[in-house]
Amino acid sequence: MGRWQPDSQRRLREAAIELYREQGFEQATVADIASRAGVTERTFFRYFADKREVLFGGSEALLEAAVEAVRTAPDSATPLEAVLLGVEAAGASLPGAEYGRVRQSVIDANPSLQERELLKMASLQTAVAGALVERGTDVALAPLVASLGVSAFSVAYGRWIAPGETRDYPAVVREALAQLRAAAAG
Amino acid sequence: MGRWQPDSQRRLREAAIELYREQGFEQATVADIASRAGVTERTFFRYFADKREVLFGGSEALLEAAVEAVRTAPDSATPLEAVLLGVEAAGASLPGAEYGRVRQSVIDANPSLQERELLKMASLQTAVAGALVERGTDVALAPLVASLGVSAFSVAYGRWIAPGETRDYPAVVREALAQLRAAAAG
DNA sequence: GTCTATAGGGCGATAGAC
DNA sequence: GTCTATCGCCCTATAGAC
Repeated sequence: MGRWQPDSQRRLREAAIELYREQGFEQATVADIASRAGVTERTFFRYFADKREVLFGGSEALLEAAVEAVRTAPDSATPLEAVLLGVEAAGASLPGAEYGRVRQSVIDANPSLQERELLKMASLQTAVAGALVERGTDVALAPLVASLGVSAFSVAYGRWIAPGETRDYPAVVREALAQLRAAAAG
Repeated sequence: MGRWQPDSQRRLREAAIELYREQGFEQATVADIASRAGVTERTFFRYFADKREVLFGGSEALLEAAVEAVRTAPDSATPLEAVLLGVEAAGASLPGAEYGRVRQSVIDANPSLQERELLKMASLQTAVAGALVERGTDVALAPLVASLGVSAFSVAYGRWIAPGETRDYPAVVREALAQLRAAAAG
């Protein structure tokens, strides 16, 4: 631990989302963020690879949770059932819906943040597909099943943080996957 | 249009992909590209919003082709059938598989290019969903059907440019969508 | 066409904690 | 003494402003 105030990383995260919301993502400079958090720009870049990444902390844990759930799904589960377990588990490492709304409003206002979010989703998809292959799913089939799971996850997340939604996340994601299956059926 | 302007654009595109391949995306500077194309940096940014965009020329036309095909699908077509027509039509504005392989190897080597590609896919998905809504598809269902179409498109594109693939693009995309439907069914 | 702010990286110095 | 977080000041390239 450092010699100045600990939790530099947390303070940087909080300062960043505040400034992105107040001024917009492009207007807020890294110098602003670092200054509000009481560190230098150089420290910002020690913790975050770039200005966008500061909004995506915890995505690695979410991915790991999903992969672990797919990997440990019962042998009797079909690939799609295993993926559903994965995206349900991912939901458990989501921050609260209230924070999610603020964060999402920032992301929705900026294409470069949308790009980063899409990359995270693509990483999740690749990881889930890999976990499916580990448990014996055909290598050509796995990416397709994973894409269904990630589509369901994205749709469900959007609905879950929508104002007025009262159900818990697993209920919303199960509904989304069921609708996706119905859509695929015709 | 003056005749040297589109020519500059083409030369910039060619210079960029060559340099990205030879040196890697990050190592190749805009100055290098402009110099090889015989123009100034300023001219590069006149034609392309940023360094990434130079690899995604034609994506707007592809999106328009897909939207138009969905929009003009027979009334008798189900939403999924309309989307299949859309992604088949999108295939017609794809450059050749040989160029696609080179381009994709550059993109696959750089996460920031993957981000841009994912954003283009997300734009396609949004546009296709909008076209579905226009022809009467339920607004909650449309994004789900569109996501199936775009997943099929992505998978199909990857297979179509793979070495050894001899089928034409529409055949590959129909196969991908059929497999996606089978995966969704369980 | 020129000018400039900002992102983001390299590297050594420094100030604590142990 | 070692270890490590942070600083400070170097730099270049992007991208937008003028």
